[in-house]
This record gives sequence, C-alpha cells and structure tokens, in this order.
Amino acid sequence: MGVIETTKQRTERAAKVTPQDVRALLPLGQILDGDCIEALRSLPDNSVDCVFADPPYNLQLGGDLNRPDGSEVDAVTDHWDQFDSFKAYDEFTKAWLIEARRVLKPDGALWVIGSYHNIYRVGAILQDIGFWILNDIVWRKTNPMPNFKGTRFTNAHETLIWASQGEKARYQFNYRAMKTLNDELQMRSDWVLPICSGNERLKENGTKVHPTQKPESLLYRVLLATTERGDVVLDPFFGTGTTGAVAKRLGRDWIGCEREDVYRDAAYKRIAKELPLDESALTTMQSKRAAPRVAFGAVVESGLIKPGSQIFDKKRRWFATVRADGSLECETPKGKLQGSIHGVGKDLQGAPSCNGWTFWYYQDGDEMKPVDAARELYRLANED
Amino acid sequence: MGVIETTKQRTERAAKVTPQDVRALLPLGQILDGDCIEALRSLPDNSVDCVFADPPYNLQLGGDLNRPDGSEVDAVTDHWDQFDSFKAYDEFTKAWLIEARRVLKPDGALWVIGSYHNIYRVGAILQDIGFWILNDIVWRKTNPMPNFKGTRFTNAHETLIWASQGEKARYQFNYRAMKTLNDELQMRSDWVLPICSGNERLKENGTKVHPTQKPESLLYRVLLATTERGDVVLDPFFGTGTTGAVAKRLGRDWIGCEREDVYRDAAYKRIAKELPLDESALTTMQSKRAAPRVAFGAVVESGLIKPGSQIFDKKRRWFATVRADGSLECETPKGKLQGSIHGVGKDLQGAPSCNGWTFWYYQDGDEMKPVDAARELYRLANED
DNA sequence: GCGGACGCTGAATCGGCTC
DNA sequence: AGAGCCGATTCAGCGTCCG
Repeated sequence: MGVIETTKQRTERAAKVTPQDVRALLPLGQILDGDCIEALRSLPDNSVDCVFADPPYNLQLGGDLNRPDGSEVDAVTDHWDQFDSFKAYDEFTKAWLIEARRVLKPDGALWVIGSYHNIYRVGAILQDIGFWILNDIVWRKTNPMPNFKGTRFTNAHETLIWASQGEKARYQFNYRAMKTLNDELQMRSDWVLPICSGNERLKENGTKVHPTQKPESLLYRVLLATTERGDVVLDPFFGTGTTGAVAKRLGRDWIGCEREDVYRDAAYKRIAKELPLDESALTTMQSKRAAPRVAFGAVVESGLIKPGSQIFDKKRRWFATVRADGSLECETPKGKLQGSIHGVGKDLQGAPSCNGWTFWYYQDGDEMKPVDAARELYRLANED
Repeated sequence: MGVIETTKQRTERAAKVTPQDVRALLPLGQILDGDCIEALRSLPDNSVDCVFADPPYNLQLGGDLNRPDGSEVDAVTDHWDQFDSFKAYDEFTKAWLIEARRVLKPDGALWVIGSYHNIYRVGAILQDIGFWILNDIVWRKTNPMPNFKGTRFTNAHETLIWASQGEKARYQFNYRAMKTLNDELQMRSDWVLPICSGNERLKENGTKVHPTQKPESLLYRVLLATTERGDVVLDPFFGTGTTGAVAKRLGRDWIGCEREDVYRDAAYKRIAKELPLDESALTTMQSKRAAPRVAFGAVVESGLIKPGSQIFDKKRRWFATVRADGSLECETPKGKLQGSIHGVGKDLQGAPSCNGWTFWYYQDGDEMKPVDAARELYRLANED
C-alpha cells in the first residue's frame, strides 16, 4: 500500500536534513489553531520524538469531523447509521495517524489513549498503516464513575497503545527509571492512577473547562518512560494542555494542536504557571546499558583483579586463570578453553550466552565478589 | 453490507422455530471435530445463549528467548497460531465471527479474549459486522511472565470483549450476583486473577498439554455474570475444555469446536471428572432485598472455599451450604435461611448481629478453620 | 514434620554495535 | 547486509529436596 514506508526509507529521507535544521523549523511551545489534520500538515517530516494523542471517543461526531478529502461528514441525523459512523470515524482516524507518522522521527513513538468505543478502530488502523505495537497499557482508575443503572460492569479503565514506527524501528524506553518508580519491580502494563480531580482539575466559574481532562500522573509516566530531556512531544488533541504542562515540568519541548479557543487559552495560562524541575530532579536512574563501557582488560590493567589470579563461578565448579590482556584460560576435561570472560563462561555452561561480569567471582580477602564489583570500583576511580 | 442483519430481522427469523425445537438439534456436551468455521456451520441459527472464544493470537514471534539465567522460554510456536499476514488473520476472524453471530440467539452475548497482538483486529471486525460492545474487561494477571530483556513494560494483562448482538439487543447480566461476588461493590471492568498453574494446569508426562490454558476462575466469572442455569455456551476454540468444565460445574450446557485430537481427548477426560454443583450452591442472589451485606464471594471464586461445600459454626451445631456467588443456604427446623455469612449467622443465633468471618468454619483437610483464615489466604494471594 | 533453599515456568511480537 | 562479539536482563507461584 502506498501509505506504508519502510523504516529504512524513512531513515534515508530523514538523513537529508540535519536534526538542528528540522528543530529550528518547529513551533515549539505553541498550540496550532484549527483543524488537527491541517495543523499536522504544516509540520516537517521526521521532526518530533513522541506523539501523544487523546482523540475524540464519541462515534456520533457531529460537525467535528471532516473526511481526508475535506468534505464534511453529516452524522447528525435521527437515524444515523452505526456503520456509516464507524466508516467516518475510521477515515478521520487514518488521516491524523498518517500525518502523525510522517511528522514522527523514525525512532520516535506514538501513544494513543481511548476507551472501548474507539480504541479497537484506532488500534487496527495504526497497525494497518505500519505502526508496531510495543505494549498496550491499561489505566486502571481508582475512582471511576459507577454504573448507575446496574446494567454492565463498572467501566473502570481506559486503554493506551504505545507503538513504534515499525517492527524493526528503534524506540526509547527508560527501563531503569520505570523500575525505580515502581519500587524496584519491573513496571507492568497496568497502571493504577486516580482520575483528574481536585485542584488539578481546571475550572471556570465552578464548572470544568474540559470534559475529559487527563491526570498529570498519567502523562508523567508516559513521558518519563519513553522520552528524554530535550525531546519534542507533539499532542494533536491538546485540549487544556496536560501534555504541555507535564512536558515543560520534565524538561521536554512540546507542540499542540487545538481548534477550540477556550481550551487553547486555558492551556497557555496553565503552562505559563508550570515550572521546569531543576537539573538534579530530572536526573533519573540509568540502566547499565547507558553506563560507560569498561573492558575487563582495563580492570585487570588497573590491578583490581590481578593477572595470573584465579576467578571462579559462584559455586566454585569452574576456575579460570586471568591473563595479562584480560582474556581467560581454563582447563577442562575436554581441553583448554580460552577467550573473553563472556565467551568462556558461555562455553563452560553450554549456554546460548553469558554475562561474564556476573558469572565470575574473584577473591578479595575473605570475601568472594562478582567481577562486576571490581568494574564498579574501576568506574568510581576513573570518573570524569 | 450483506453480512449484516438487523436485530429485528433476526428476531423474526428466530420466531419461526420454537426454542425446544432448536435445542433438540444441538450437540450438547460434544466437541465438534475439525475446522472451527466448518463446525460452526453445522449448528442451527439462533440457538445458543453465549459464545466464549479464545481464538489464536497471531503472536508473530521472532527468534528464541532466554531468561537471564540462560534457560529457554517455551514460547507459543504451534502451527495453529501462524498466519501469513494481518489480511489472512482478519479474514479468518471475520469468518468465525459471522458464524458465531448466526448461531447466537438474538439476546445472546459474545465473549472474546485476546492480547494486543490480535484484540484490535477482533474488536474492530466484530463492530463492523454489527456486534455491540457492552464492556471491555481487563484480566490483570497477578503473576505474569516478566519482560526478561528489559525492553518494554511487563505484559501483565489480557483483554476480553463482551458484546451483544446489536445496540438495541437485550442481553443477560447478573448484576446482583456480581455485586455479591465483589464484596458488595459493583464489579469493575478490571479483574485480578492468577494465571492457570499448579494442579489446575493439565499436564501429560510433566509437560503442559495446551500452551495457553485459561484459569477456571476467569470462566467462572464470565459464566456467572452473563448466563443463567440451563443456558447453552458455545466455545469455538475449545482447547482443553476450560469453558466446558466450568459450564458443567455451574449447571450450564456446552458445545465445543476443536480440531486437535490431543486437546479434545484431554478435554473429554477433564470434563468427565467435573461434578455439577448442586441446586442450593447454584442459587445466586437475585434481588436486592435478599442481598447479603458482605463479601465472601471472592474467596469462593478463588476456590479457597468451594461452592457447594458446607461450612459450620465452631461447635458444629449449624451447617450451611456455600453457593456460587458467595451467599449461604441453611436448613433449619423453622425453614430455609439464605443470605450472607453474616446474616445467616445472625439469624441462626437469634443475635442482633454476627461477624460471619469468625462465626463460620470450613474443613481444610483434617483441620477446621474459620472462614476468616481463607480470607487471609485470599488477601495474601491477591495483595496489591 | 517443618522451614528454607533451590529449581522450574508462564500467550513474549524481548539488542546493539562493529567489521 | 550478515556475521560476530559484547554483555544486559526476571516475578510470582508452586513443587521438591534437604537439614
């Protein structure tokens, strides 16, 4: 299909323009007025890191809806047809998703939130046009509205879809920050968060400004998990600007689209009051992947683990001699093994792979310690 | 679209045959062999009350996955989960959904379970052909498989869609039984249940018979919520027969479709061992007036205290039968008492009030334990 | 017999860089 | 572009075995 572009093609096209060039063209910190699809069309290709979208849920869309060709959908009839309505909603959804995909960088990610009324339409279409679902997330509301008539289950959750540009596309996931946030357990796909109420809920003369204002805690988790400081977040259905407020607080840049004056005004006021967190607050836990790489040889060279000494696995089943260049030598019944701490560990266990840093131990006085402890010491001693 | 029939048309067509006529034509308690769509075609129109479907998820897994300790994950690589494309999967999905819709009575309901790999396809298609979504339900797993590589959120839930035949169609919802089961709070759209493991998991020579066996507690809640005694439940992807086993226990009739001999054999054996709960256990709370004040249902659902079993006071002066929704029934010289554990305890003693949790005991092996002990166990197993 | 250590496993779209 | 290498990464539940 013509709308689908491979990750490779996108990467090549993106490479023609430098990131600095593109960033300079972006209306950072602005809310684009007018129709969302038209507004998206004004933005350059491959230019934002994250799209967060909270599209309309209602399938009886009234005058809010234009087909991709610009014609207006007449959905307001007494006998409006369910199937016509799905068709119109699908066209609208496909149009904004295609624009979002164009604007998003090849290694950017899309978030969409919805309920059972629309999320199956949205999910199927985003898969159709080439997005690759990474997770779906359930926002479990601590305080949902009850089902007053007792006719169904209390609708106590909404669904978010997180998707990359394609199956092979890269994406940002701050694993360590999420694990830290969740009490040292992996963050799960179900998030328990209260709905937006109290002081956080924007009100004008006692009535809520926007009917579906999302809680900041939800955006906080989304942005902390899948963006970095300085990233650009685009929200095509900006409303009263929850995305912008949280982005500003977390040191991310933002762009919004919103056609209603009332919402835009409220959002600008709200975001102006928001203060970015300072440097130290924004520093999050980094995974080992992001730590500077240290060769085992450097640890040996530094003397933390001595050449000629023996290292061994936790149960002392295997012993190996450390050589001057950081390679290992190990006598086995089947012959002599030699190689890296990883390779020898792998071969000894007959495993598909091995992290030598945690597999091997060395003797330090009375204690045995994983060689990873020596790497830690090395990093501390050689910090910039 | 040709495949769509209005609720009115369906009702008129159904009226030509009496319910007794249709029921006599049904292969109750049988697992139909062969292709699911062909098998469904052999069933008459408008004849079953509920369809529960656990279709292939179309996982599209890449290479092997190893745990951090090097062991290999036993993934779902069965041939029945392989499809060439979204298009092929969609065609398959539409075909079985259309047949399910034809077989289902006009006031029947459909349940489908899936993950993010397939549920958006399924949800959009069932809307397209005229089903009307009543709720989506999130099964939050207490013990999901972790994300070993630290690349995404732990995939800790699956999604169920519950749909009627159309926007105006009637459907069965046992509101009172659900509220009783949930400690006198409305049952929510997120259900916290463990995955199928331990003795419940069917094994042959130490290996699991089916890679994706669902927990009985999940089917228990589905059938208790949306079917009545004597209803016919059809499962087009029967597997090892969880739907049939729970249907039999709850006094519902069932029909299955399954093309794998191994699964059919295991299912027949399993269901043969299952005993239906007796009359009193199956009588659930119907009206508000008879409503028990307390929540004992979740303990019953979890299997810690079995529906149909007897509980008794410390001195074994009184005995009561536990019903499927957590209410009690007790024969006395003065007549039959029914209600919550608290209400029945109170009436038996002629006391102004009674804490049923400490009044009632259940037999656990050789020991008798207060039902509060089972509540403790339940809390421990379901801590948030 | 009991408590703790250890082992196994579950619907999973589960790397990234260099050469 | 594919192969090779480096090395990061897991939670709850249940069963078994050992002291």
